[in-house]
Amino acid sequence: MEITSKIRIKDIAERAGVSVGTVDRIIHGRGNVSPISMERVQKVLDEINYTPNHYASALASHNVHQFAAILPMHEVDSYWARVENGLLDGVRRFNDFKISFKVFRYDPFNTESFKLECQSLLNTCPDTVIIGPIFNYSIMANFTSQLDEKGIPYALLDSNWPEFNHRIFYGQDSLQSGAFSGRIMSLSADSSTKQIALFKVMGEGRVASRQQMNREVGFRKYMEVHNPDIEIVDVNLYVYDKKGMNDIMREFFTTHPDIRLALCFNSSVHIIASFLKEEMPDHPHVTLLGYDAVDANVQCIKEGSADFLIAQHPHSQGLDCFRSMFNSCVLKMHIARDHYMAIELLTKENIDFYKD
Amino acid sequence: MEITSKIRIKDIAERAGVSVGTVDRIIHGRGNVSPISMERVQKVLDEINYTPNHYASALASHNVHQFAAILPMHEVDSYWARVENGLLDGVRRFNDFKISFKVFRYDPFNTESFKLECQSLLNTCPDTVIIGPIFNYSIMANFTSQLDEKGIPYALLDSNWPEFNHRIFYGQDSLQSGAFSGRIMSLSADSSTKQIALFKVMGEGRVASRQQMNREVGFRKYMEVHNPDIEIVDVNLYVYDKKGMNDIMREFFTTHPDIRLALCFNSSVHIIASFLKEEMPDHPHVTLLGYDAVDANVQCIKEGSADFLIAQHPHSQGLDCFRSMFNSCVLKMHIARDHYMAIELLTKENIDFYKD
DNA sequence: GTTGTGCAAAGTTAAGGTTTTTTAATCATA
DNA sequence: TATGATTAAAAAACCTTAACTTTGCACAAC
Repeated sequence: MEITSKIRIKDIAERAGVSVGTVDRIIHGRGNVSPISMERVQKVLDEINYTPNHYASALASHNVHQFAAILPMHEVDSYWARVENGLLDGVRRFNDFKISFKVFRYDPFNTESFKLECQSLLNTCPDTVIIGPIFNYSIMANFTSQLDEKGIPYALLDSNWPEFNHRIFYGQDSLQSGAFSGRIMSLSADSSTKQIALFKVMGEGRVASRQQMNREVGFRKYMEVHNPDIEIVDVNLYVYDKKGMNDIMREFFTTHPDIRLALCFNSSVHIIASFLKEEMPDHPHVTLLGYDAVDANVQCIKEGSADFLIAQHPHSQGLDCFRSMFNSCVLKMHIARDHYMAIELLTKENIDFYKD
Repeated sequence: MEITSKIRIKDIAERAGVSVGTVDRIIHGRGNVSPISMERVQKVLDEINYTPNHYASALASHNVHQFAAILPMHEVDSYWARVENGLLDGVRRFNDFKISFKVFRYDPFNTESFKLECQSLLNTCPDTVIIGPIFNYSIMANFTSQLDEKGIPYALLDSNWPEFNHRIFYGQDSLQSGAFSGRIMSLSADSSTKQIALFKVMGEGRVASRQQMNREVGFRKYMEVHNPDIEIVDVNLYVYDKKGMNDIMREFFTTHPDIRLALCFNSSVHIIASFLKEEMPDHPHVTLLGYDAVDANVQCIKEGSADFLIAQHPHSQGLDCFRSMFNSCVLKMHIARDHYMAIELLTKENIDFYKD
């Protein structure tokens, strides 16, 4: 592929017999152009295939492009912490351009907090917004319609709401991801399998996210179709009471001695793995599947106390999302809208090659 | 993260009391600088944290940057065809910069052809080279040492040769990938499983690539450790004789009626799937695992005639590799060396979200 | 003692492709 | 004749590169 000597604004100006300024005004629809100039330039534009140099354009642009993100508050090493690091890496990567970035954090269990942070965000008049959504349609709709009104493009992370007018979505299909976990559990089952334990790990204000709920729906649907005879046994754990949590697990595994399969739809699988390893070392192996390659979980996979993780690549999600919004909003490139990330199974054999 | 008003060469020049030309000469080690200027500029550089604007730099750079790739010849929709498309997408993406790109193709079964194409490639005096390696150490070593001598940076795709001096590697760990296929096969096995069929699909000059061989090694090692009682039965198929191929399969499945698991380490799994579906429709289901999400294989997964694919993301490999080499060689950014791509399992449940 | 040559060192400036401000020209209105 | 509104050209800016130019100095030749 040889280099195609690119057509510049200057070339268009020469061919149309006007100045570069005029061409620029026409291309950007900035007005103050006579019909004659307009027509002459338009004719040249129709003849040739002009593609702007996005990088030179961004370089020459004088105003700083303000990015803002609103994300749920998060602990170290959590899913959203990794997303945020990905976003920050994106900011660093495009540091050569005039951009700024500010993160707003809301309490995911407090809709007022979300509204408040949205207001603060809007007050800074950002050019581009990245949203880690709250699980409440009308509040989200209210926020996105405000953005639409002001003409501020925004990206959705993690949860897709097809009815919104977002520029970009990055995330995983959680229904399908749940079905996939069903497949893996089914593979791990044998003819003697009667029950699968489904742990719901809650606490410190944790409620199931939209993602977690959808994973469960996808999982149950898969099991209904492919393994209708296997019973799914729910177990509720409350993390804020560690002793009570262990008691619940001990009682459960004692009263259900035949359980050999268990899963949970958030990143807490390491809690179950650690309990079995430390508190019931003589219990036969329970095949464990969980979500999110946080350090504690990765450790469990490596040592064999848990068997499967389904990974989400939160860091890539953040980085790629930022890159896409940068390409779309700053470089004004054309970017695809929906980006469903791979549903990736991690085991002892491939976890060393999981790089996020 | 607020925008940090960036330090420019001009600022350094002012603070050091020299001209921008001198600063540029020092930064790029172009010589013709007095010790006094050198010291003064160095002092400023030590004080402040200068990071060049890579994009402005590339924009101002006068010469076109020549990329060249040498790849095995390939058919439509094959692994290498997808890699090449990824590379071409990379070229298109950075079209705003002055780059050229030329692909050289060699016959992977003819070392002379490789040498010849290497010579042609070197004659074009490229600035950056991307290599789809031939499976022959000394010939590769000869080529890479020539590149080293000329100071031409190069990337390796697919196969890593740690002893070379490449700037970038993109590929999959094939030993580990083979072990992963062992894990999946083991999961699919049950207590009655005595044998697994390992199909080697050859023909039209096909010999096992380095990747395929390593997958088999990783697989056998895994099985030896975890399922030593399961026998691995080799079956050789020669693709250039379609009738003969079907005969071999029919004979094999007839003489081995208990086989319920089969795999193959290249992209030909669809051949086995189609045979079973069309020629032996009454045969009990054989769980099939193969490699590479080429269209024919994806089709088999969707219709259920094959069960597992291990994906390699060849398009991403090409695109990411090009991007990395661009960032490293044109923008002069610092880029990590080895990039092991995820070992990804595709099934009916998640294949819709496999985007490469 | 002047002029000339050679060379290292450093400054100046024109790109590179675009944006945007400033300036200038044209025309119409009062 | 000035004032104002359009329109368009010119120029500066973004940051870096690299070719080009100038300066200054040492040394030699006349």
